[in-house]
Amino acid sequence: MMQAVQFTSSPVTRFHEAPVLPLRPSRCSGCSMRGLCVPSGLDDSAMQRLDRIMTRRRVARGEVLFRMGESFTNLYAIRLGHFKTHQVSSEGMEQITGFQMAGELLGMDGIGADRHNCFAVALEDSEVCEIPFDQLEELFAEIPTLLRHFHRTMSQEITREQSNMLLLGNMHAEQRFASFLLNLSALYKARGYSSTSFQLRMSREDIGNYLGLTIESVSRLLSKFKKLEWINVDKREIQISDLPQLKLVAMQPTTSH
Amino acid sequence: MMQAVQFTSSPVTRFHEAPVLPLRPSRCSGCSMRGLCVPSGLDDSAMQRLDRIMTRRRVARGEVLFRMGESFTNLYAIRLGHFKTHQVSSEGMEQITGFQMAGELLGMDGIGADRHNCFAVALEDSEVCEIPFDQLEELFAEIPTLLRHFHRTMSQEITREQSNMLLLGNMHAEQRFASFLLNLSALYKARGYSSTSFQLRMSREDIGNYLGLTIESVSRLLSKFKKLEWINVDKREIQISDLPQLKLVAMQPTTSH
DNA sequence: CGCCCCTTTGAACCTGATCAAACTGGGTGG
DNA sequence: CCACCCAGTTTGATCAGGTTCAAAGGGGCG
Repeated sequence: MMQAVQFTSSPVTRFHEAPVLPLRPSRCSGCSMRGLCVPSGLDDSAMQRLDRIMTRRRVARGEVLFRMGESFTNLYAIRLGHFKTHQVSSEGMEQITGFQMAGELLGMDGIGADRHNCFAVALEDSEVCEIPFDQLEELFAEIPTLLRHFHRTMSQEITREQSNMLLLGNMHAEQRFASFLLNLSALYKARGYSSTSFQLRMSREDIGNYLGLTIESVSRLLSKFKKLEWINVDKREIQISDLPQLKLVAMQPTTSH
Repeated sequence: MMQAVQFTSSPVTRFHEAPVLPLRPSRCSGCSMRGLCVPSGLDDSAMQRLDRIMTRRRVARGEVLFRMGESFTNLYAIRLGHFKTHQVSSEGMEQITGFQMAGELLGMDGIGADRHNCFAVALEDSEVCEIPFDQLEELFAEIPTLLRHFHRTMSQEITREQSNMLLLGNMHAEQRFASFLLNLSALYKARGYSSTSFQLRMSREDIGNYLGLTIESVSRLLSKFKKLEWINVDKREIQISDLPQLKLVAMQPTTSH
């Protein structure tokens, strides 16, 4: 019931317990998320060169990793923990553009204008590898597979956002929420965690904002899905009890626009 | 009143008038959109190498440039004309993820999975430069500025889509539509066309789908904006008469979720 | 214990969807 | 040349999903 939950609370990684050690260098070779941020077939020498340019860094819950408007210098690979990214429009409208977990790359939106285009905030105590982008570019010339992998990653980011547009533009509240849960489920599964039992790292408000719904709607959906016994929720703890049913709901074609 | 409209109907480019000539090679040097798909400071030799791998290709109105699911081999730079890209979910929900015009790059979504992830359809008779991606990758190694530019382009694509998420997740119909018009306005301005008078290349249905609205809502908004004398519309011809007012409407903070 | 934040639940309201019908302009065939 | 058709669009009337406003219910922490 709790297997996927311990993510941040294993003794080694709790911030107030961890001894303050020099964290540099990062050592991809020892990272469980290697293979996600870095191509899988990377040889030792390449891995070492990569290690050399990265700095490991802790980010406390609620801390801002980078801000919209800030000049862009680094990419960040999440080693541990969860983040959210959000945009703020000139008039203060806010939109969460994504939730990211270990193995994902943050900051790619900043390349286009040498300036970050969103905020990245840690949803829990986390660890990232800070990668100076100019140094990464030099490595690209030396390690073609690394470049390839980077292109794939950026492209996947585009694809992911396009899917979100579909979700926001076409789906009803129920479908959006079911999709959201299924999405999380798949991500945890891909990382070796339970696909049916995990913790929501984000508040109801974050979920609502992300899905284009109010916090009240999210709450009602949680209650409804629970009453129908598709899921079980307690605070941020969630179990999916009827995955096939959720899939049905998510796919349910709208009478549509 | 018609300055921006002639886009496709100059004698040289009308399909049924143009003599069937060998179109290869593309010759970036003679392309007015050079500087958008390609970095501005590119020397002649680099430009030639680029020319050598590209094929110019015509795409008739309504023709599909690539399909979702199709294997990915080429990127496409739009030389002339307009396109739309759309996703179709497994259950047939459709979402237009973008409209693209001359100087923009199509197909970047395909890199991540070696498979196109959306459809690209010409909104009018158009011309593209077909760029085999594997050959482009080889050029990246030789022309670092080209690689840089490519990264910027992908990043901007990410940024654009994040903005669309904000639009779909946070804005009301009026704001969405005003933003849409302002967006087009800026794009035409950046290309040297009138920012206040242009042609909508897409149907009302396309606009509605893109903005997450029904066709009826789009039509009502057009009528409303016209009555308020913010714009003037006739069929697909549109003039913006009160740009500042549109900006106000687009920025109007919602009481918000 | 009591405060505060987050969440849940209820009731009324409103924006935009849905359903329906009329209108437009362009193309076709008689 | 006109009647007709058809797709795209506009406009009107009704409906409903999700928001808004309001209040109550936890749960964690000082």
